[in-house]
Amino acid sequence: MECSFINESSSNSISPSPANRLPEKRPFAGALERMEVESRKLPSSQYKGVVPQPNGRWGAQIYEKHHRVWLGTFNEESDAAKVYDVAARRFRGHDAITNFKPTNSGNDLETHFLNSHSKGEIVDMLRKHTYDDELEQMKRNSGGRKRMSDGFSDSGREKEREQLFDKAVTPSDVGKLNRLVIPKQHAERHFPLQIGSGCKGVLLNFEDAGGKLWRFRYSYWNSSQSYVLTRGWSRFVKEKGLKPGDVVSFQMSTTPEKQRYIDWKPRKINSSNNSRAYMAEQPVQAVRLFGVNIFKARGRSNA
DNA sequence: CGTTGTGTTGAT
DNA sequence: TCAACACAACGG
Repeated sequence: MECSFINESSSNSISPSPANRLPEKRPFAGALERMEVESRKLPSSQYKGVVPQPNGRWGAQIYEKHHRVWLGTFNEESDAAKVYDVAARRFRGHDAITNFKPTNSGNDLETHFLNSHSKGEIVDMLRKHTYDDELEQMKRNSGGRKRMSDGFSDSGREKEREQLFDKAVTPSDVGKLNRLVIPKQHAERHFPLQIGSGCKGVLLNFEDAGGKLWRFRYSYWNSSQSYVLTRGWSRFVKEKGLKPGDVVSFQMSTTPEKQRYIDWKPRKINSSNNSRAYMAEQPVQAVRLFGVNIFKARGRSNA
């Protein structure tokens, strides 16, 4: 069958989405058309940085440089607006234009909290709706200790390994389904698969940090339109004791053999593994005082 | 499957 | 920079 790897093909064109608008307006019968369009139109928000969602909920977003940073979805329009405000202060300073409070003095605890975390960490909290909790917790420990980058983005040695991508595993990824969804973007870039014609997938070998070899079935599920690792995955989950939020990391050797590697890291405390531009930057200085890295200890059965 | 949040365009 | 719009990709 044709279910073999595409040999590191070069042209992985991103989705060709023309995104065309309505056809064209005929001279007359335009009234009905306009009514239809009007009826399916989403209500715009009165708040800055807040956009409606098709299901009646509200999204929050902020722009930096030329890129949108998504801040999550919320049931209440005002909640989304508050979240935007937090992001605005972190991204643009305490004088940023916001939806609600004009801004505080600038020396309060929340400002300190904001400046003690990277943009990526703040965005993560906002998206997960944990910002208020984290802020309160920080206030309780008035010491303001923080778990910083905790060496997550792999300060590291890629002697002959090239980092391909990370994924924070979902509950489903570590559940009973025996499958790991590979985000399509990464799957098609790094693990191209010959699709169509009833492809049952291929076997992929990975070497873990301990040198142990793992073999997973890799295929495309038409039902969910997802690339997945299936057979063999559950054993990896079990042996490593993977929990939701833990991050699996994929590498590949730069040598011609193209050996693949798989590794994992514990769930990140604050920030995500996302590595966008706004993620890269570190919190503003000032809290050099708390240079304490805290690693969460969690019972883990490992071999 | 229902929902997210990304791709994209066009305004300001 | 910003929101409107459409919908592919995602999680469960």
